[in-house]
Amino acid sequence: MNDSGLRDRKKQQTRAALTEAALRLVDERGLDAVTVEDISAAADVSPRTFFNYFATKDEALIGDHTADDAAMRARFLAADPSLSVIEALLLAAEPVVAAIEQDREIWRRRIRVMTDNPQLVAGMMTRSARSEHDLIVAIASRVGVAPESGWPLLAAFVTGAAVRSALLTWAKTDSPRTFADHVHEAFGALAAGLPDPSKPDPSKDVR
Amino acid sequence: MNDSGLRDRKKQQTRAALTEAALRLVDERGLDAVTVEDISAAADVSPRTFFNYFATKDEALIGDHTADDAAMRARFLAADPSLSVIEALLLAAEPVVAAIEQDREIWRRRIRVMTDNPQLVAGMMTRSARSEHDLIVAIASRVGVAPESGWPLLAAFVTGAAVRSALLTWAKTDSPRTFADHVHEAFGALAAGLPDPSKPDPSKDVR
DNA sequence: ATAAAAGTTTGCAGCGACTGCATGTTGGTC
DNA sequence: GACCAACATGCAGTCGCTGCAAACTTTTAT
Repeated sequence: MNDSGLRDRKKQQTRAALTEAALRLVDERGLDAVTVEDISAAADVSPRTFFNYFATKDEALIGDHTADDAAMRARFLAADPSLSVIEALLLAAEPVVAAIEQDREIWRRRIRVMTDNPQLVAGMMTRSARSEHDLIVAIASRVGVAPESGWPLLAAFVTGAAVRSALLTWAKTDSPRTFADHVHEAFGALAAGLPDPSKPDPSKDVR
Repeated sequence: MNDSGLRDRKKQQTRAALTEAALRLVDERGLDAVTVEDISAAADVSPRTFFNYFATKDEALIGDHTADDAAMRARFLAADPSLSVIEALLLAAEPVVAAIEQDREIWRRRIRVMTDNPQLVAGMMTRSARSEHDLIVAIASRVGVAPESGWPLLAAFVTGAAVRSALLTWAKTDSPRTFADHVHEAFGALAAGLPDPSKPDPSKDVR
């Protein structure tokens, strides 16, 4: 897929230029005040070309994470059977978390843009709807219940919510705490049954 | 607001006719194969009028639940301080759950439409983004932590995920179990730390 | 080196969602 | 019955997005 010929390098550059222009312009002016034409002009391609790279305007801002989803599901399925489902999901998510951690500044901007324009959050979830279904099937088979029984759906939704919550909190803070740290804290709180934080409990980590 | 004069009754009728037509047509043909013009024609109003009632095509399918959100937040704030946050959230959600339970057939169709067209699920969450923020502030003040600390966000996301999960599971099953039952089960699993369901544990209810 | 093949960019025409504005209708009020 | 406010409608226009075909560029085969 990445044969790094001239042709392929140009495509990567164009894609990156479009994403960068889209994020910058929307961050500056707001989603509605930026047209696809604006973004294309800033990246020096025709508006029609924009849609050769992204199916929607939103996609240029959000990115495509289906590959991450598939890899995560594979790791989940390969996880040690002695782990609980939550532990296995946390383990499976770790490389994705690490990858995001590397791009902190991009993600900070992306998340600023997303919180300013909530429909983007929604768009991101829509795009991962198919992968989510596959994950639910995987969870169901791991614990040996029917996919429609409700439990796999609950587990997928809830852990997804925990990751999103950690992502938002991490992206907005100025503290040097890592994203992985936030994710572990969230999963720890989940595994502990989401106790009220009134009395701080040092043993909050799932591992 | 509901003065039930002739004028107001007509408005309610038009709104109901548009919603019904939208759900039915989209259920039959799929979201992309139904235009606003189709829906308007089926409800016997002009396309322009459609947009006097709904800001987007999606909204006609999803409905407006901001009033529910506000009422739920009010009940949460009024809940007995001895309850944990999850218990208080469950309590606050109960009337909404009961209301949905009354409209089972509409909700089954709505959810069928939503699962066939995932962008609608996303749209529903987008529309409640503002209320969600208010809820986070309420949660933060109840447990006495800063709204940005992460915990209130986690609690709001996770309980939202539990409700959505229960809603989907209930809408798709043919068993006579009530929606409230599904919600209680989901909250019970949450409070128990989402244990693997391998070994059934009879004490799963939060109450 | 050159021509054919394959992949990419672009313009164009067109649909459908959605909005602002101006105008016509209808229900409520005195 | 006359007046006002609310509501419905038509119209013109913007923008997101798509299919199609022509022009162009890189790769491949000769």
